[in-house]
Amino acid sequence: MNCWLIKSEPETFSYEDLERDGITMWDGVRNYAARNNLRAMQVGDQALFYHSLSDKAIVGICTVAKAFYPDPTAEKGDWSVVDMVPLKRLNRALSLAEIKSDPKLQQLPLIRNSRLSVMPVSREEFDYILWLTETSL
DNA sequence: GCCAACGTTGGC
DNA sequence: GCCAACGTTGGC
Repeated sequence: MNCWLIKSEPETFSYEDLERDGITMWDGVRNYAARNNLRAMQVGDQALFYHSLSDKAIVGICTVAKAFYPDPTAEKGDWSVVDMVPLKRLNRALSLAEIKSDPKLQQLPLIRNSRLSVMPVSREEFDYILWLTETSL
């Protein structure tokens, strides 16, 4: 299993929306690096769900339910989507500020390239983030 | 193929 | 609202 981090503006599509819908087609990716990451996802891979802009925090985990297929919302170009289902909400949100201040998380593309919307996360980082959110501040 | 100009994303 | 970072476009 590989681990990922996906970003969404909560005003557009939040983790709560994903829980309500039960499954979602992760569409609209229009960046080649992000698309290639989408295409590398396999069924069962887990992804951290990050709220950008107004929230700026990792709030939950979702699971890849269907591997990549053509993005039906793309009018032109070679774009892909995957299907995601919610797995669980984190005990507490992990804020960007906390991520930035943690020496163990400095390698996250979230910090190094704030504009990438789909990125790989190492197993160590993934497990560490889960452990962090099981503990209180 | 290079690079300047422009557009978009997202943090602050 | 501003600006930095990055990606894309288009002229040469």
